[in-house]
Amino acid sequence: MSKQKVTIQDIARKAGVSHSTVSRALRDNPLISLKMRTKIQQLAREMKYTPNSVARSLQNQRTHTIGVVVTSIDDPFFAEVVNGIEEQASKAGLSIILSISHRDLEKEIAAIDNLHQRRVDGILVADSHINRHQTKQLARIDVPIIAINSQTQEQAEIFNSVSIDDCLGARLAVEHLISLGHTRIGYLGVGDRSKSNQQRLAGYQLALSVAGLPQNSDWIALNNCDRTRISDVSTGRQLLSQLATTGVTGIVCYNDMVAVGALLTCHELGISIPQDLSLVGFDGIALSGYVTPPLTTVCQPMQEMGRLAMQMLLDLLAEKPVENLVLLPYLVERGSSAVVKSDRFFSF
Amino acid sequence: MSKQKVTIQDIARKAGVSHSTVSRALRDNPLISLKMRTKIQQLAREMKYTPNSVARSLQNQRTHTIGVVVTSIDDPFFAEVVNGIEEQASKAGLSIILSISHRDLEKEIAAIDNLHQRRVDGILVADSHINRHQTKQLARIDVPIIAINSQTQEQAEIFNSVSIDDCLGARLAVEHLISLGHTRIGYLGVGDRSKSNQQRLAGYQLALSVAGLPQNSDWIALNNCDRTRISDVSTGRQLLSQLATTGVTGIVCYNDMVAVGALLTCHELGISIPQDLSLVGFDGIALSGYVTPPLTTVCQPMQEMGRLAMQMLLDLLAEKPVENLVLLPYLVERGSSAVVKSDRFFSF
DNA sequence: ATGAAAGCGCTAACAT
DNA sequence: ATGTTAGCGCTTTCAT
Repeated sequence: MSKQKVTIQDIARKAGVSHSTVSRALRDNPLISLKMRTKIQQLAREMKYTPNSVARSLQNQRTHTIGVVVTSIDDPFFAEVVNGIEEQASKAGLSIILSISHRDLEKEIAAIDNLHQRRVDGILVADSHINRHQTKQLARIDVPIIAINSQTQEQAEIFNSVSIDDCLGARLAVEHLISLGHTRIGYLGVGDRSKSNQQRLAGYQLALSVAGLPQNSDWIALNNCDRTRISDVSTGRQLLSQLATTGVTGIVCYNDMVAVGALLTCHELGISIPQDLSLVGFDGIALSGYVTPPLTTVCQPMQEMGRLAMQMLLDLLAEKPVENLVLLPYLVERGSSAVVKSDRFFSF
Repeated sequence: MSKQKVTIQDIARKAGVSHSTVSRALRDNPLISLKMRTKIQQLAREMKYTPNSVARSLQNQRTHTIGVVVTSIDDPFFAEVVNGIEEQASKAGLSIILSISHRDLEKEIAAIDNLHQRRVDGILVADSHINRHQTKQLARIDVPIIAINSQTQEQAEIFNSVSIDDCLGARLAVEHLISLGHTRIGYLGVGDRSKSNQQRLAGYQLALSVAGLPQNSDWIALNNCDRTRISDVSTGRQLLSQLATTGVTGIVCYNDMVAVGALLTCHELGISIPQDLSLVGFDGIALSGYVTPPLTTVCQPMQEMGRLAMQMLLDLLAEKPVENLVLLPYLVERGSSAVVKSDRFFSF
């Protein structure tokens, strides 16, 4: 009922002073006598004054707000990243505007534009699909933008970035399987994750080359179409059957979701993991530890990536120099991978 | 470099008109001649003008922003809810400020206060722990607040709400087990989820009473302390062992995370699910379908709850009348529950 | 130590 | 059809 409308003007009137005195008093400006300050602060409380940060932002040219754009929030990976971002942001007194792009370049750009209009102090974009073509369009944005795991090869040079070494990650996965004696190793990827999939695929191939192991295009399965990462599980399900008949004894999966899908199909097909087939995931989401058997996987420090990206943004805002970051993934060995057994496929 | 500073004033000067003409032209006000309008819009594009929505908000007294407070974002349940909220919000052209309370009442209140200062148009709070004591404090907030699954018994009457019928959900779970022949049924809950846990516990007890089945305080295990929902899995792990020795043949779990924890411990203890023990979860998060065996669980329409809450907020903003919603959960039968076997525990 | 006045970028009522 | 003028609520010179 009581339309909250109390402004510093109202307080000023009541206190018999000018609104600028109130403004100062409320922010404890020592120019105002202590007596006056406490009186006004008291009054403000009584009148249930709530500062209007919109007005404050307009004046100060700072919103204390940052924009975060992710492709989807009901994906544990991004949830963790956002978690890390929020942790650092709230410490610094910044609020977060969350936008979801659904892996759609247009929506991503629209979201960034919206954030720009809202005059956020900075922007964090995960899995960005922005490339050179849009660079110009975005060049006019004068707030810092940081890309987390950018999915474009031609990284827009206007961005700073935090990313994972995907190639290394895939190598770790392959080398792990090799160390277990596997020689016929497959890769199960997703087509729409431009850069990270390519890099992981490259890492997979590199590791095989280095080890002098055979490669076979039949051992690589990729889906091409859809955009929803949640469907990664079904992607894994579908693609596994293709690989299952090729005689591979170990499979590196694009990520944990895909690996889980593969795992589920194996259960259905009666393929025992890890006895018949070793599976390695990527990301290290919580889920990877809950399936049976728990997934051996290449972990990304998800929260840490969020924290670091946010910290980089804070540094940028403080006009400190920053350096782009490439983080290192690490392998966690669990139950889905094991020493290759005397090979049923070698017998023919 | 080019400090983005273009304002309607700048455009006005260049176009040789007044800034109000520009303001009108940019919003396609028919009062301005078509010729002038297109000329100005053209100019605006050339000058790379971006409207300042902070200024606009101050003038219009509307930020087109809503606040969303959740206890944690790396919890699939809230991720889904937020997903639903975002879907509706973005359709309506509203942006979302996301705050995380970490299940801490003080942080929750601080978050709401912050949102209030930012003059969001409305607030959505999930798992709110606010009670009568804070009601007064919040009464001065003149924007609509909607609680999703409020965790307080004395629902602050200043809120509207969307919630699930927890009691019914638990009854569905118990009745399912009863229909499978179970007579010794336990409950595995969490102490810090005030209302929902109590209601589910009540539903559990009610169902048993109605069926005339025995109840036993040893068949109920609750943790008391911690706040992090992520630890629900470890809660489930710990508590299961307590129940495992009591001779229950079926267990209703507070939620899927707890159920997964229980499941994992069963694996370790050599208790076969569902042969030795039936397990029923609650929530219906994606994970529940990925474990082995997949969980029978009571589903909440998570996204839908987000969508409906957001829609309710939109209605409120449009000054339409709204009614609080109590949604109905539904059972999904999967592999973790089965007909009770001729009971190993009856033999003594 | 306090007040007056200008202005942040925009919209809108009131001229003309 | 366009310009003038007043704010929205606040911060900040510049006076006093």
